[in-house]
Amino acid sequence: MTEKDSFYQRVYEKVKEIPKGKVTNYGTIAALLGNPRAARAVGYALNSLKKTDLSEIPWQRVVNAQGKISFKGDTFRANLQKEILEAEGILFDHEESIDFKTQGWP
DNA sequence: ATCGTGACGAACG
DNA sequence: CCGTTCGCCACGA
Repeated sequence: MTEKDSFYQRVYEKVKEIPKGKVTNYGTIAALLGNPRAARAVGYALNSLKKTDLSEIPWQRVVNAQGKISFKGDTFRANLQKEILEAEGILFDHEESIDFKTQGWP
């Protein structure tokens, strides 16, 4: 394929497959791509996403293994993500974490 | 090719 | 229980 088969591309496609009302974590995405240890690379891919087509990818449905938002310095985006997830029907518990048992994907 | 970095994860003390 | 450390992978310079 002459197209960019970058790991990023696969991550983006995978994230797009996440249905509305569900969420997943970086480790799961990496595992679906065949690299269960590449969770960091997945996060890196989404980070790079902010400088590409951020609006066409449901990056907000991807959180860490704790079911929470782990941003590093962009609290603005973290807050935005929570708002979007709530708007999509995601429920947060009293700790603002998501229950993967009921809302996790796949 | 080597070094440093990063929206992670799991283990350890 | 919490904070810290190590390991993992991919990308940019």
